[in-house]
Amino acid sequence: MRISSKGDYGLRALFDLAQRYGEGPIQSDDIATRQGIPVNYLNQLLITMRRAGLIDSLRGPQGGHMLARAPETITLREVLTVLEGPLLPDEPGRETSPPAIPEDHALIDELWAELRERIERLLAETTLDDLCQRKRQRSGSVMYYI
Amino acid sequence: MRISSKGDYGLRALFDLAQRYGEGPIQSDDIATRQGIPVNYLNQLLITMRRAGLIDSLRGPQGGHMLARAPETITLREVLTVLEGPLLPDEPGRETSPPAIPEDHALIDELWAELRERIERLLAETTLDDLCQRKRQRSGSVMYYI
DNA sequence: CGTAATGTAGAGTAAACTACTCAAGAAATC
DNA sequence: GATTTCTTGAGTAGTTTACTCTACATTACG
Repeated sequence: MRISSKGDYGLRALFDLAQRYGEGPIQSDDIATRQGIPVNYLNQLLITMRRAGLIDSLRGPQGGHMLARAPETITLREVLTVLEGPLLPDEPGRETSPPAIPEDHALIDELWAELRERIERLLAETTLDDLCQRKRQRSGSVMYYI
Repeated sequence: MRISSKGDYGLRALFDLAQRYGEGPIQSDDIATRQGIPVNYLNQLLITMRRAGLIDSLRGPQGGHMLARAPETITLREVLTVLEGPLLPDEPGRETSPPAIPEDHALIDELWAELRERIERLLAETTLDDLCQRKRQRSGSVMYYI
């Protein structure tokens, strides 16, 4: 139960794109340099995110990547689900030995389902735009002291 | 970001022990059979949980395992932390290429930390005793219809 | 039209982790 | 001292992680 580099790097890349939303395509090289991500690996993640409909990509000179939707419509939940998969595989399928007390089995299964829903609801509360606002607020309060 | 068999099996085993809290040592064979867990694997997990102070174990005939503390003092947070490790390694240490925009890096780092705390708080809300009560309520409401 | 700049697709890989099994040993009870 | 139970550590096949690399497709520009 941990966030892997996919979720970490992927979110950092989307955050980079969110800050430049509306400025046209951003190249993966630039994202990689700014955010400190291995560019080859990032390219893979970008493809995954494009296929999932999070970003649009354009080839050729002046090509690059951009958010497919406005930053306030992209939640952490969607990002992490795309990159990390669900908290538990939908139907676990751990059927090695038969469960002798099916009611206990069902109760724990339901607990996992409930937990997944609660965590996903929590993740859905934060959007890419929230992250941008946080950064703005932060740099803003620093400004006062310069 | 998923619950592995360690967390799943481990919780099922502890739930089994919680339902028999105060009845003395319970053998791993019995737990394994009741909950449908491969016994060799379960033995490993039980050792991990004993070393973490979740259970006490006794060898010899009539030996077995028992919760080290009352079920209402053992939370999902503790169980999953012991068995699955933290949501993110404490200091990620992904320092492959240097982060060109350190403020972005810090912001995402803090987001992960905040998220971890929020999820752990959520997990801390449920104890083993809560699971036992749920089961009791459930079988109770079934009783009315028999 | 050609060439350079970009993303795309898929293969490859070392290391770690998962989900187990197994055998030898230690401790407690009878 | 035999048996029951947990303990320790090794082993292993398969999957995932965290990448790299090569070849290819597409587009823009001159």
